[in-house]
Amino acid sequence: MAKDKPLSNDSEADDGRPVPKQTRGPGRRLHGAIAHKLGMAILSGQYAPGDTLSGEVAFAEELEVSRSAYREAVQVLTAKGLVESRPKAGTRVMPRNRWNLLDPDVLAWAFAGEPDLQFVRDLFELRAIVEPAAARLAAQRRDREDLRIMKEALMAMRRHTLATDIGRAADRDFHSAILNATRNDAILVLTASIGAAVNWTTQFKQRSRALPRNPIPDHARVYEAIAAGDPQAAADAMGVLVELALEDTASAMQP
Amino acid sequence: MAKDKPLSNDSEADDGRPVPKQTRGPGRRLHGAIAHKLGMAILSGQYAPGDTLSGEVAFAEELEVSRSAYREAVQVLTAKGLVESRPKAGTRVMPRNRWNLLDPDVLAWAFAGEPDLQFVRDLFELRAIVEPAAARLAAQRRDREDLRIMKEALMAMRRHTLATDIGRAADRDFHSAILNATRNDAILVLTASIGAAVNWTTQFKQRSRALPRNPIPDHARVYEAIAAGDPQAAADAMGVLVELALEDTASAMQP
DNA sequence: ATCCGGCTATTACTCCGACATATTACAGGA
DNA sequence: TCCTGTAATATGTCGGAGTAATAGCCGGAT
Repeated sequence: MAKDKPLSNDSEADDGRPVPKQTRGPGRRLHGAIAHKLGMAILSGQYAPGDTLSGEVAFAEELEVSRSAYREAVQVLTAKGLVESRPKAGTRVMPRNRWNLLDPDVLAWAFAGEPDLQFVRDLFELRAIVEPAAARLAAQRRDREDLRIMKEALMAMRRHTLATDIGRAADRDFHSAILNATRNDAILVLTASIGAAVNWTTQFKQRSRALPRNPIPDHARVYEAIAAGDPQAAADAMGVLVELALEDTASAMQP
Repeated sequence: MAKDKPLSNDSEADDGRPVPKQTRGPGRRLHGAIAHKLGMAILSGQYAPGDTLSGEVAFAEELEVSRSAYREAVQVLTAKGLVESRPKAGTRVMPRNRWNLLDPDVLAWAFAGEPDLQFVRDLFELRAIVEPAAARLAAQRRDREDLRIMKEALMAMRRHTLATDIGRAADRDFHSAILNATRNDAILVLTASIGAAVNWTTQFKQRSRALPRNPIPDHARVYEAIAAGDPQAAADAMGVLVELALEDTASAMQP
């Protein structure tokens, strides 16, 4: 395993003077950075399910961090179902079906490297199931405020394209607003997951296609149906939207 | 806040001799127990979103545990989106829409106390969306092994009733087998969530109804449709199953 | 030869106390 | 009133010491 830049805070220069600080991304704490690093390593397959990580002391030393920081990172991974630690046995990578793949962080780690084609397809299949149903509920339950937020997101998408961060954020806001309008907490949780999927795949599409299809009409149709309070039309429109998005993404991933 | 039994390991008797060990559930580590305790406190509304927990030192002292153990517990809660810690600001409970409500642990904490009626309804609404679609996919993609597992779970449900732990486990296995047969990792993740919902609500129903409806016919219909490879019939049958389960649960929760 | 039960070495788990860092909140000045 | 510098404070990180649990080995019984 290549030992790239150490994550440590208090590493010293050759002359012994303490180096002020190591760059590790703003606002992110050390144990968070370790969790990030380990999470990506696991999601990318660098550690396979069943593998045993080297012991706490060894690993912490290799990363040049304290055992406390390393342990806190492992607790995070444990909480997300990626690993399990037991005395004498060590810390082992859990089987894939125990992973919390819909956790926002895990999702981010999964898309940090080269995204797995099959997993992207799985996510779209889930979207194709959940989002039309959500649109149906939203058409029944939305209030004026929901519609306002959707309209605003839609206009923001028009102004900025999906090539910009702002545009992608608006896209996510639009879908998020729909899920929010379902008034269902269990569905709302999927916002982060679906939003991440939307975001990453959109970004990926953008990378490999010169002239992406204009997404506004599809979104507008969904909005109109929800605003009109027509559940069936909303579900249908959203179904079309996801289907088209899947086609675009699929064609972008195998050039 | 009532200070019940301390979680500490190394508390001493009055004469100073160390007490061998404190009961805190088998196989569960100290920080896990703290996370459990805090998680239930948050999910039960004892701490509201926006509330600030007392400082690490104070809280750790109150629980009679070391700061390390307390911190590791907080990292777990942070990983599940329940809280966020910042220097100087303290550890605050996050708004509800950031909570990972589908996380198995969070779900368990949510159902540890009195389950929130609205949340149960939300979960069933999600089931009503996901499970029929999953049954449809399963009917298309299941192989012989999937069917074998489903059949076995079905027979186990017949032998033991839903009043027994074994029976409930078989129920969960049945639904889990269907999700597994979709060959979709993103859907499979919902196994834990849906399984938990199924389990807790079933248990709850059992508590308050003398003569619950026989669930076998519904499940059998779903199995037959999947075995026959009929997607539409499978989706329909599953839709009926969830609908009936919802009715039973609803009537059980408001006597 | 196989299975069961106790032993031991290894590993994670917990505790402690000190120091570093970040950020809020306040005070002072423009 | 607003901005800027500063100090207080809670989290973050560190290193080390000691405890507890268990996986895997070994010996004995079947």
